[in-house]
Amino acid sequence: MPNTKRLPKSSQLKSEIAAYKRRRILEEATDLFFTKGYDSATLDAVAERLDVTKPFIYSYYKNKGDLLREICQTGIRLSLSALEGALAVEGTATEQLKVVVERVARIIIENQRYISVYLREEKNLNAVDARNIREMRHHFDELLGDLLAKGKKTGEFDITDPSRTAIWLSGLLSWIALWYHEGGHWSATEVVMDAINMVMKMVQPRSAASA
Amino acid sequence: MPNTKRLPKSSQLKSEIAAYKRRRILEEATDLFFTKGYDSATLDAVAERLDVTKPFIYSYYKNKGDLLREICQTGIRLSLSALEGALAVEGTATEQLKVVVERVARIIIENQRYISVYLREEKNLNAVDARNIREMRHHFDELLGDLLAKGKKTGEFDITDPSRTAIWLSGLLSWIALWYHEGGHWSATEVVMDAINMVMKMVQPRSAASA
DNA sequence: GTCTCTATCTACTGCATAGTAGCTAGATTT
DNA sequence: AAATCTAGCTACTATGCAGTAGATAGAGAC
Repeated sequence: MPNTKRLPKSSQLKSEIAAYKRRRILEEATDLFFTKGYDSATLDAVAERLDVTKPFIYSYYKNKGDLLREICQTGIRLSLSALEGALAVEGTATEQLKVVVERVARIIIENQRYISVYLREEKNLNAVDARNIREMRHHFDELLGDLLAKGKKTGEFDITDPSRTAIWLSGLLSWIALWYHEGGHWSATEVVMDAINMVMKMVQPRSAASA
Repeated sequence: MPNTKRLPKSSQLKSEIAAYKRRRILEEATDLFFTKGYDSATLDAVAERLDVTKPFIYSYYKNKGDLLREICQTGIRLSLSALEGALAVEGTATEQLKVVVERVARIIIENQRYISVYLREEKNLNAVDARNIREMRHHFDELLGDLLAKGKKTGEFDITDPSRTAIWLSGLLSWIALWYHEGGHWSATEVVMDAINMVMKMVQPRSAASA
Protein backbone atom coordinates (compact mmCIF):
# COMPACT_ATOMS: atom_id res chain seq x y z
CA MET A 1 0.00 0.00 0.00
CA PRO A 2 2.29 2.76 -1.21
CA ASN A 3 -0.69 4.99 -1.47
CA THR A 4 -1.34 5.34 2.20
CA LYS A 5 2.37 6.01 2.69
CA ARG A 6 2.65 8.67 0.04
CA LEU A 7 -0.42 10.44 1.22
CA PRO A 8 1.04 11.81 4.48
CA LYS A 9 4.20 12.87 2.63
CA SER A 10 2.40 14.84 -0.02
CA SER A 11 0.00 16.36 2.48
CA GLN A 12 2.98 17.44 4.54
CA LEU A 13 4.48 19.22 1.57
CA LYS A 14 1.13 20.79 0.90
CA SER A 15 0.85 22.08 4.39
CA GLU A 16 4.35 23.49 4.19
CA ILE A 17 3.37 25.36 1.08
CA ALA A 18 0.19 26.54 2.70
CA ALA A 19 2.23 27.77 5.67
CA TYR A 20 4.51 29.63 3.32
CA LYS A 21 1.58 31.33 1.66
CA ARG A 22 0.19 32.31 5.02
CA ARG A 23 3.54 33.81 5.96
CA ARG A 24 3.76 35.82 2.76
CA ILE A 25 0.27 37.18 3.25
CA LEU A 26 1.21 38.13 6.79
CA GLU A 27 4.38 39.88 5.68
CA GLU A 28 2.68 42.03 3.07
CA ALA A 29 -0.25 42.79 5.31
CA THR A 30 2.12 43.85 8.09
CA ASP A 31 4.01 46.10 5.76
CA LEU A 32 0.84 47.72 4.50
CA PHE A 33 -0.75 48.09 7.93
CA PHE A 34 2.52 49.60 9.12
CA THR A 35 2.74 52.20 6.38
CA LYS A 36 -0.92 53.09 5.85
CA GLY A 37 -2.57 52.15 9.13
CA TYR A 38 -4.95 49.26 9.70
CA ASP A 39 -8.15 50.83 8.42
CA SER A 40 -6.72 52.56 5.39
CA ALA A 41 -4.98 49.42 4.24
CA THR A 42 -7.39 47.31 2.19
CA LEU A 43 -7.23 43.58 1.65
CA ASP A 44 -7.48 44.23 -2.07
CA ALA A 45 -4.20 46.14 -1.78
CA VAL A 46 -2.58 43.29 0.14
CA ALA A 47 -3.74 40.87 -2.54
CA GLU A 48 -2.44 43.09 -5.31
CA ARG A 49 1.05 43.07 -3.84
CA LEU A 50 1.05 39.29 -3.98
CA ASP A 51 -0.48 39.25 -7.44
CA VAL A 52 -3.52 37.39 -6.22
CA THR A 53 -7.09 38.38 -5.41
CA LYS A 54 -8.91 38.98 -2.16
CA PRO A 55 -10.59 35.55 -1.87
CA PHE A 56 -7.11 34.02 -1.86
CA ILE A 57 -6.46 35.76 1.44
CA TYR A 58 -9.79 34.59 2.81
CA SER A 59 -8.83 30.98 2.25
CA TYR A 60 -5.86 31.47 4.59
CA TYR A 61 -7.28 33.91 7.10
CA LYS A 62 -10.76 34.09 8.52
CA ASN A 63 -11.04 37.86 8.10
CA LYS A 64 -9.15 41.11 8.36
CA GLY A 65 -9.21 41.05 12.14
CA ASP A 66 -7.71 37.59 12.16
CA LEU A 67 -4.79 38.96 10.18
CA LEU A 68 -4.32 41.80 12.66
CA ARG A 69 -4.44 39.33 15.54
CA GLU A 70 -1.67 37.29 13.99
CA ILE A 71 0.48 40.36 13.41
CA CYS A 72 0.09 41.52 16.99
CA GLN A 73 0.69 38.04 18.35
CA THR A 74 3.80 37.68 16.25
CA GLY A 75 5.11 40.98 17.55
CA ILE A 76 4.64 40.18 21.20
CA ARG A 77 5.66 36.52 20.78
CA LEU A 78 8.96 37.47 19.20
CA SER A 79 9.74 39.90 22.02
CA LEU A 80 8.71 37.39 24.62
CA SER A 81 10.89 34.60 23.26
CA ALA A 82 13.84 36.96 22.93
CA LEU A 83 13.34 37.77 26.60
CA GLU A 84 12.99 34.14 27.63
CA GLY A 85 16.05 33.16 25.60
CA ALA A 86 18.09 35.89 27.25
CA LEU A 87 16.93 34.90 30.73
CA ALA A 88 18.16 31.36 30.06
CA VAL A 89 21.73 32.69 29.87
CA GLU A 90 23.48 32.17 33.19
CA GLY A 91 24.94 35.14 35.00
CA THR A 92 24.40 37.84 37.60
CA ALA A 93 21.31 39.98 37.35
CA THR A 94 23.43 42.73 35.84
CA GLU A 95 24.82 40.46 33.15
CA GLN A 96 21.43 38.99 32.44
CA LEU A 97 19.78 42.37 32.13
CA LYS A 98 22.38 43.47 29.61
CA VAL A 99 21.74 40.39 27.52
CA VAL A 100 18.00 40.91 27.80
CA VAL A 101 18.13 44.50 26.63
CA GLU A 102 20.53 43.72 23.83
CA ARG A 103 18.53 40.82 22.46
CA VAL A 104 15.10 42.34 22.87
CA ALA A 105 16.20 45.64 21.36
CA ARG A 106 17.64 43.80 18.37
CA ILE A 107 14.49 41.79 17.88
CA ILE A 108 12.38 44.93 18.09
CA ILE A 109 14.48 46.65 15.44
CA GLU A 110 14.45 43.63 13.17
CA ASN A 111 10.72 43.15 13.55
CA GLN A 112 9.76 46.76 13.89
CA ARG A 113 6.75 46.46 11.59
CA TYR A 114 5.05 43.73 13.61
CA ILE A 115 5.72 45.45 16.87
CA SER A 116 4.66 48.91 15.92
CA VAL A 117 1.47 47.67 14.31
CA TYR A 118 0.83 45.84 17.56
CA LEU A 119 1.44 48.95 19.64
CA ARG A 120 -0.60 51.23 17.39
CA GLU A 121 -3.52 49.06 16.36
CA GLU A 122 -4.32 47.24 19.58
CA LYS A 123 -7.62 49.12 19.72
CA ASN A 124 -8.76 47.39 16.55
CA LEU A 125 -8.51 43.90 18.02
CA ASN A 126 -11.66 42.15 19.15
CA ALA A 127 -12.14 41.69 22.88
CA VAL A 128 -10.90 38.08 23.06
CA ASP A 129 -7.71 38.64 21.09
CA ALA A 130 -7.02 41.89 22.90
CA ARG A 131 -7.23 40.09 26.23
CA ASN A 132 -4.96 37.29 25.08
CA ILE A 133 -2.34 39.70 23.84
CA ARG A 134 -2.55 41.88 26.92
CA GLU A 135 -1.78 38.77 28.94
CA MET A 136 1.32 38.01 26.89
CA ARG A 137 2.43 41.59 27.36
CA HIS A 138 1.78 41.31 31.06
CA HIS A 139 3.84 38.14 31.21
CA PHE A 140 6.71 39.99 29.51
CA ASP A 141 6.60 42.72 32.14
CA GLU A 142 6.42 40.12 34.91
CA LEU A 143 9.49 38.25 33.75
CA LEU A 144 11.37 41.52 33.51
CA GLY A 145 10.09 42.48 36.95
CA ASP A 146 11.36 39.18 38.40
CA LEU A 147 14.83 39.84 37.04
CA LEU A 148 14.80 43.33 38.51
CA ALA A 149 13.62 41.97 41.85
CA LYS A 150 16.47 39.48 41.85
CA GLY A 151 18.98 42.24 41.18
CA LYS A 152 17.46 44.37 43.88
CA LYS A 153 17.85 41.54 46.38
CA THR A 154 21.53 41.07 45.56
CA GLY A 155 22.04 44.80 45.78
CA GLU A 156 23.02 45.08 42.15
CA PHE A 157 20.05 47.28 41.34
CA ASP A 158 18.93 50.37 43.15
CA ILE A 159 15.20 50.52 42.50
CA THR A 160 12.15 50.85 44.70
CA ASP A 161 9.42 48.92 42.92
CA PRO A 162 10.62 46.25 40.46
CA SER A 163 7.29 45.88 38.69
CA ARG A 164 6.93 49.58 38.12
CA THR A 165 10.51 49.81 36.90
CA ALA A 166 9.78 46.92 34.54
CA ILE A 167 7.07 48.98 32.90
CA TRP A 168 9.47 51.85 32.32
CA LEU A 169 12.06 49.56 30.79
CA SER A 170 9.45 47.83 28.73
CA GLY A 171 8.33 51.24 27.50
CA LEU A 172 11.84 52.32 26.68
CA LEU A 173 12.21 49.20 24.55
CA SER A 174 8.82 49.56 22.88
CA TRP A 175 9.62 53.14 22.06
CA ILE A 176 12.35 51.93 19.73
CA ALA A 177 9.74 50.43 17.42
CA LEU A 178 7.94 53.74 17.22
CA TRP A 179 10.79 56.04 16.28
CA TYR A 180 13.62 53.95 14.86
CA HIS A 181 13.96 54.56 11.15
CA GLU A 182 15.97 52.17 9.04
CA GLY A 183 18.62 54.08 7.18
CA GLY A 184 18.01 57.11 9.39
CA HIS A 185 20.50 59.08 11.47
CA TRP A 186 21.44 56.24 13.75
CA SER A 187 22.42 52.66 13.16
CA ALA A 188 20.75 49.69 14.78
CA THR A 189 23.90 48.98 16.76
CA GLU A 190 24.05 52.52 18.12
CA VAL A 191 20.46 52.26 19.24
CA VAL A 192 21.01 48.91 20.91
CA MET A 193 24.11 50.17 22.74
CA ASP A 194 22.21 53.26 23.81
CA ALA A 195 19.37 51.17 25.13
CA ILE A 196 21.76 49.04 27.18
CA ASN A 197 23.46 52.12 28.64
CA MET A 198 20.18 53.85 29.43
CA VAL A 199 18.74 50.83 31.14
CA MET A 200 21.84 50.13 33.18
CA LYS A 201 21.98 53.73 34.34
CA MET A 202 18.34 53.56 35.29
CA VAL A 203 18.74 50.56 37.56
CA GLN A 204 22.30 50.63 38.85
CA PRO A 205 23.13 52.47 42.05
CA ARG A 206 25.47 55.43 41.95
CA SER A 207 28.11 55.86 44.59
CA ALA A 208 27.34 59.52 45.28
CA ALA A 209 23.82 60.45 46.27
CA SER A 210 22.18 63.55 44.79
CA ALA A 211 19.39 65.91 45.86
CA MET B 1 -25.44 105.17 17.16
CA PRO B 2 -25.68 102.54 19.88
CA ASN B 3 -26.41 99.99 17.22
CA THR B 4 -23.01 99.99 15.69
CA LYS B 5 -21.57 99.75 19.21
CA ARG B 6 -23.69 96.82 20.28
CA LEU B 7 -22.93 94.87 17.16
CA PRO B 8 -19.30 94.02 17.96
CA LYS B 9 -20.28 93.13 21.54
CA SER B 10 -22.96 90.69 20.55
CA SER B 11 -20.80 89.18 17.85
CA GLN B 12 -18.05 88.72 20.40
CA LEU B 13 -20.37 86.82 22.68
CA LYS B 14 -21.46 84.76 19.74
CA SER B 15 -17.94 83.85 18.85
CA GLU B 16 -17.25 82.91 22.46
CA ILE B 17 -20.20 80.60 22.39
CA ALA B 18 -19.11 79.17 19.08
CA ALA B 19 -15.63 78.58 20.54
CA TYR B 20 -17.20 76.79 23.50
CA LYS B 21 -19.17 74.53 21.21
CA ARG B 22 -16.04 73.74 19.22
CA ARG B 23 -14.27 72.84 22.43
CA ARG B 24 -17.02 70.54 23.59
CA ILE B 25 -17.09 68.77 20.25
CA LEU B 26 -13.33 68.36 20.51
CA GLU B 27 -13.53 66.95 24.02
CA GLU B 28 -16.11 64.32 23.20
CA ALA B 29 -14.41 63.41 19.95
CA THR B 30 -11.11 62.99 21.76
CA ASP B 31 -12.68 60.79 24.37
CA LEU B 32 -14.30 58.62 21.74
CA PHE B 33 -11.25 58.40 19.49
CA PHE B 34 -9.23 57.49 22.57
CA THR B 35 -11.49 54.67 23.67
CA LYS B 36 -12.63 53.24 20.34
CA GLY B 37 -9.90 54.30 17.93
CA TYR B 38 -10.22 56.87 15.17
CA ASP B 39 -11.89 54.74 12.53
CA SER B 40 -14.31 52.90 14.77
CA ALA B 41 -15.52 56.11 16.35
CA THR B 42 -18.27 57.61 14.23
CA LEU B 43 -19.27 61.24 14.08
CA ASP B 44 -22.84 60.17 14.72
CA ALA B 45 -21.63 58.78 18.04
CA VAL B 46 -19.84 62.01 18.87
CA ALA B 47 -23.00 63.94 18.05
CA GLU B 48 -25.11 61.62 20.18
CA ARG B 49 -22.98 62.31 23.24
CA LEU B 50 -23.64 66.02 22.83
CA ASP B 51 -27.32 65.45 22.11
CA VAL B 52 -27.02 67.01 18.70
CA THR B 53 -26.83 65.62 15.17
CA LYS B 54 -23.96 65.15 12.76
CA PRO B 55 -24.51 68.32 10.68
CA PHE B 56 -23.98 70.30 13.88
CA ILE B 57 -20.41 69.03 13.97
CA TYR B 58 -19.92 69.86 10.30
CA SER B 59 -20.76 73.49 10.94
CA TYR B 60 -17.83 73.69 13.38
CA TYR B 61 -15.33 71.37 11.75
CA LYS B 62 -14.63 70.86 8.06
CA ASN B 63 -14.58 67.08 8.32
CA LYS B 64 -13.48 64.18 10.46
CA GLY B 65 -9.83 64.63 9.58
CA ASP B 66 -9.99 68.25 10.66
CA LEU B 67 -11.14 67.09 14.06
CA LEU B 68 -8.25 64.62 14.29
CA ARG B 69 -5.81 67.34 13.29
CA GLU B 70 -7.03 69.57 16.08
CA ILE B 71 -6.73 66.78 18.63
CA CYS B 72 -3.18 65.96 17.60
CA GLN B 73 -2.21 69.63 17.50
CA THR B 74 -3.67 70.16 20.94
CA GLY B 75 -1.68 67.24 22.28
CA ILE B 76 1.64 68.35 20.96
CA ARG B 77 0.96 72.06 21.62
CA LEU B 78 0.21 71.39 25.28
CA SER B 79 3.42 69.40 25.70
CA LEU B 80 5.40 72.03 23.87
CA SER B 81 4.14 74.91 25.97
CA ALA B 82 4.74 72.95 29.16
CA LEU B 83 8.32 72.48 27.98
CA GLU B 84 8.76 76.13 27.02
CA GLY B 85 7.27 77.27 30.32
CA ALA B 86 9.65 75.03 32.25
CA LEU B 87 12.65 76.23 30.27
CA ALA B 88 11.79 79.80 31.21
CA VAL B 89 12.49 78.94 34.86
CA GLU B 90 15.99 80.07 35.80
CA GLY B 91 18.47 77.54 37.16
CA THR B 92 21.23 75.07 36.36
CA ALA B 93 20.66 72.52 33.63
CA THR B 94 19.98 69.93 36.31
CA GLU B 95 17.36 72.07 38.01
CA GLN B 96 15.79 72.97 34.71
CA LEU B 97 15.61 69.39 33.53
CA LYS B 98 13.84 68.39 36.73
CA VAL B 99 11.25 71.11 36.22
CA VAL B 100 10.86 70.13 32.59
CA VAL B 101 10.21 66.49 33.36
CA GLU B 102 7.88 67.28 36.21
CA ARG B 103 5.75 69.73 34.24
CA VAL B 104 5.67 67.82 31.00
CA ALA B 105 4.88 64.55 32.75
CA ARG B 106 2.01 66.23 34.58
CA ILE B 107 0.63 67.74 31.40
CA ILE B 108 0.83 64.39 29.68
CA ILE B 109 -1.07 62.69 32.46
CA GLU B 110 -3.70 65.43 32.60
CA ASN B 111 -4.15 65.44 28.85
CA GLN B 112 -3.53 61.78 28.24
CA ARG B 113 -6.40 61.44 25.79
CA TYR B 114 -5.16 64.09 23.40
CA ILE B 115 -1.62 62.85 23.53
CA SER B 116 -2.30 59.19 23.10
CA VAL B 117 -4.67 59.80 20.21
CA TYR B 118 -1.90 61.88 18.69
CA LEU B 119 0.67 59.12 19.17
CA ARG B 120 -1.61 56.36 17.92
CA GLU B 121 -3.49 57.97 15.08
CA GLU B 122 -0.78 60.03 13.41
CA LYS B 123 -1.05 57.73 10.38
CA ASN B 124 -4.59 58.93 9.76
CA LEU B 125 -3.60 62.56 9.30
CA ASN B 126 -3.37 63.98 5.82
CA ALA B 127 0.09 64.78 4.48
CA VAL B 128 0.02 68.51 5.25
CA ASP B 129 -1.17 68.19 8.83
CA ALA B 130 1.19 65.29 9.45
CA ARG B 131 4.13 67.39 8.34
CA ASN B 132 3.08 70.32 10.48
CA ILE B 133 2.74 68.17 13.55
CA ARG B 134 5.98 66.34 12.93
CA GLU B 135 7.67 69.72 12.90
CA MET B 136 6.21 70.67 16.28
CA ARG B 137 7.38 67.35 17.63
CA HIS B 138 10.79 67.93 16.18
CA HIS B 139 10.93 71.34 17.81
CA PHE B 140 10.12 69.72 21.15
CA ASP B 141 13.01 67.31 20.78
CA GLU B 142 15.32 70.11 19.72
CA LEU B 143 14.57 72.26 22.76
CA LEU B 144 15.13 69.27 24.98
CA GLY B 145 18.35 68.53 23.12
CA ASP B 146 19.56 72.08 23.67
CA LEU B 147 19.04 71.76 27.40
CA LEU B 148 20.93 68.48 27.44
CA ALA B 149 23.76 70.03 25.42
CA LYS B 150 23.98 72.87 27.93
CA GLY B 151 24.21 70.39 30.81
CA LYS B 152 26.81 68.38 28.98
CA LYS B 153 28.93 71.49 28.51
CA THR B 154 28.81 72.36 32.20
CA GLY B 155 29.66 68.78 33.05
CA GLU B 156 26.34 68.24 34.82
CA PHE B 157 25.25 65.58 32.35
CA ASP B 158 27.21 62.59 31.21
CA ILE B 159 25.86 61.85 27.75
CA THR B 160 27.42 61.37 24.35
CA ASP B 161 24.89 62.72 21.87
CA PRO B 162 22.37 65.26 23.28
CA SER B 163 19.93 65.00 20.39
CA ARG B 164 19.82 61.23 20.56
CA THR B 165 19.38 61.35 24.33
CA ALA B 166 16.55 63.84 23.81
CA ILE B 167 14.69 61.26 21.76
CA TRP B 168 14.99 58.70 24.53
CA LEU B 169 13.72 61.16 27.13
CA SER B 170 10.96 62.28 24.86
CA GLY B 171 10.00 58.64 24.40
CA LEU B 172 10.05 57.96 28.10
CA LEU B 173 7.65 60.85 28.58
CA SER B 174 5.39 59.86 25.70
CA TRP B 175 5.24 56.35 27.03
CA ILE B 176 3.37 57.65 30.05
CA ALA B 177 0.38 58.54 27.86
CA LEU B 178 0.27 55.00 26.52
CA TRP B 179 0.26 53.04 29.74
CA TYR B 180 -0.86 55.32 32.57
CA HIS B 181 -4.29 54.38 33.77
CA GLU B 182 -6.27 56.77 35.90
CA GLY B 183 -7.28 55.05 39.07
CA GLY B 184 -4.84 52.23 38.34
CA HIS B 185 -2.07 50.83 40.53
CA TRP B 186 -0.05 54.00 40.63
CA SER B 187 -0.91 57.59 41.33
CA ALA B 188 -0.07 60.47 39.02
CA THR B 189 2.41 61.79 41.57
CA GLU B 190 4.22 58.48 41.82
CA VAL B 191 4.54 58.36 38.05
CA VAL B 192 5.83 61.92 37.86
CA MET B 193 8.40 61.30 40.61
CA ASP B 194 9.47 58.12 38.90
CA ALA B 195 9.91 59.93 35.62
CA ILE B 196 12.09 62.56 37.25
CA ASN B 197 14.26 59.92 38.93
CA MET B 198 14.59 57.85 35.77
CA VAL B 199 15.56 60.82 33.67
CA MET B 200 18.09 62.15 36.15
CA LYS B 201 19.71 58.74 36.44
CA MET B 202 19.89 58.52 32.68
CA VAL B 203 21.76 61.77 32.25
CA GLN B 204 23.73 62.34 35.44
CA PRO B 205 27.26 60.96 35.75
CA ARG B 206 28.03 58.35 38.37
CA SER B 207 31.18 58.54 40.37
CA ALA B 208 32.15 54.91 39.89
CA ALA B 209 32.54 53.62 36.35
CA SER B 210 31.20 50.20 35.39
CA ALA B 211 32.00 47.68 32.64
C1' DG C 1 -9.14 10.45 -21.88
C1' DT C 2 -12.65 11.07 -18.52
C1' DC C 3 -13.53 12.16 -13.63
C1' DT C 4 -12.72 14.49 -9.48
C1' DC C 5 -10.80 17.50 -6.49
C1' DT C 6 -8.71 21.66 -5.07
C1' DA C 7 -7.02 26.19 -5.43
C1' DT C 8 -8.03 30.44 -7.06
C1' DC C 9 -10.68 33.87 -9.59
C1' DT C 10 -14.76 36.69 -11.34
C1' DA C 11 -18.36 39.14 -10.04
C1' DC C 12 -21.28 40.27 -6.82
C1' DT C 13 -23.95 41.90 -2.14
C1' DG C 14 -24.50 44.44 1.86
C1' DC C 15 -23.45 47.70 5.04
C1' DA C 16 -21.53 51.30 7.56
C1' DT C 17 -20.75 55.91 7.68
C1' DA C 18 -18.72 60.23 5.75
C1' DG C 19 -20.55 64.00 3.96
C1' DT C 20 -24.63 67.18 2.04
C1' DA C 21 -29.06 69.57 0.34
C1' DG C 22 -32.61 71.68 1.73
C1' DC C 23 -36.16 72.44 5.41
C1' DT C 24 -37.88 74.44 9.91
C1' DA C 25 -38.43 76.79 14.04
C1' DG C 26 -37.22 80.32 16.74
C1' DA C 27 -34.81 84.59 17.49
C1' DT C 28 -33.94 89.47 15.57
C1' DT C 29 -34.90 93.45 13.00
C1' DT C 30 -37.79 97.07 11.41
C1' DA D 1 -46.65 91.54 12.95
C1' DA D 2 -44.27 90.90 8.78
C1' DA D 3 -39.66 90.04 7.03
C1' DT D 4 -35.32 88.19 7.52
C1' DC D 5 -31.73 85.71 9.33
C1' DT D 6 -29.52 81.73 11.55
C1' DA D 7 -28.65 77.52 13.92
C1' DG D 8 -29.52 73.07 13.76
C1' DC D 9 -32.29 69.08 12.05
C1' DT D 10 -34.42 65.55 8.80
C1' DA D 11 -33.58 62.80 5.36
C1' DC D 12 -30.85 61.70 1.88
C1' DT D 13 -26.65 60.28 -1.45
C1' DA D 14 -22.36 58.23 -2.44
C1' DT D 15 -18.63 55.40 -1.77
C1' DG D 16 -15.42 52.25 -0.30
C1' DC D 17 -14.61 48.00 1.21
C1' DA D 18 -15.30 43.63 3.93
C1' DG D 19 -16.89 39.51 3.02
C1' DT D 20 -19.10 35.62 -0.21
C1' DA D 21 -21.37 32.56 -3.88
C1' DG D 22 -20.53 30.30 -7.57
C1' DA D 23 -17.60 29.64 -11.80
C1' DT D 24 -13.20 27.81 -13.78
C1' DA D 25 -9.00 25.83 -14.75
C1' DG D 26 -5.42 22.85 -13.99
C1' DA D 27 -3.37 18.83 -11.43
C1' DG D 28 -3.71 14.17 -10.36
C1' DA D 29 -6.34 9.56 -10.04
C1' DC D 30 -7.75 5.56 -12.51
